Amino acid sequence: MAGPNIDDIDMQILGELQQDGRMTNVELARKVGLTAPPCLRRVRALEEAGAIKSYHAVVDPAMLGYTITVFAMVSLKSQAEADLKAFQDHVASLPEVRECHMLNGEIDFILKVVARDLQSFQQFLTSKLTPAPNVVSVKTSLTIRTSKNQPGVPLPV
Amino acid sequence: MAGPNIDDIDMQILGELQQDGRMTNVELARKVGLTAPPCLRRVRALEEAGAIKSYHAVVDPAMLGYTITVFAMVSLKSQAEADLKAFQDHVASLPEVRECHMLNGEIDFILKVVARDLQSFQQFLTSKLTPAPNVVSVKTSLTIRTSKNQPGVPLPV
DNA sequence: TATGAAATACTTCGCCC
DNA sequence: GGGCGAAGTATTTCATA
Repeated sequence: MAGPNIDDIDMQILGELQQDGRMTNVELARKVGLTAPPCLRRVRALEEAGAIKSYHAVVDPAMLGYTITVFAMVSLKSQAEADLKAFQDHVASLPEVRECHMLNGEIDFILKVVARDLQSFQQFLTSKLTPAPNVVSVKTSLTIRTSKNQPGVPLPV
Repeated sequence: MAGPNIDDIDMQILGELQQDGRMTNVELARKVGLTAPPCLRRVRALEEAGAIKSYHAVVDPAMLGYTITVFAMVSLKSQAEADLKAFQDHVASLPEVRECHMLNGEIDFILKVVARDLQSFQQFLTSKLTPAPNVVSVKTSLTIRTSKNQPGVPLPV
């Protein structure tokens, strides 16, 4: 599934931008051994193709007033595709849910939920998540501390 | 814990950069109602203070040849602070581990692990993670698909 | 600490190889 | 596809209030 038209230079570009999303195009070009124009063309093509999905600053959640990060393990009554899809669509509309991963095994989904405080989290849990259609059980674990949080994939570096 | 010197404009800056990490400084300045120079000074100050930790492009893992994302639930023998710290330091050195969160309850840590394929994941599991000091149990769940994956915190939008 | 202008650097286009 | 040069912007510093 590594796109057919992705070559070594594209891979380097993806790796560099994953590591530093604000790198200037000229610096990126220098690192991958191109001049600026073709480098920029490749970046645009990678964005078009969906290889680069977005760019984000990683912000300390506490600085924005969010103190609670919770992992929620959700099991559904039915694992029919339409029901799985319905659940995914539901949580996609909930801003507190930052990630939703469908898993194998007993747990159907793991969600990463971010909330301002315990009270707002509990309100989210009881009014938004647990009463969702098809939900059988929701087990939550509070994050005490996060010691590593790197987006993306391991780099060959 | 929202830093003492963070005002409303800083909050807006954090929100905008979280949403679009490649926004130009002039556009950011326009959105928050400043001119470019003071806006840039604020961004630099936020970076210095650690409110903005880093910038990243979100890359499709499959495009870089990584097809496996696994959540690993790890329990330790001892929860003494020194032992917790030792485990954290160990996984911090493993590039396959992208996230490490310490949880409350029976599970001590949840890790997000990214690997190229099942074989390299199993090698990682048996040679790097399970034999780590103090580890009692490691339960892993393969990600079938990820339907939502947004970094950061919910935005007031 | 914000502003406005000026110097520097980056982005991006057209064209050629 | 990549490279060169030029035009249009953006970034960044400095003087000023």
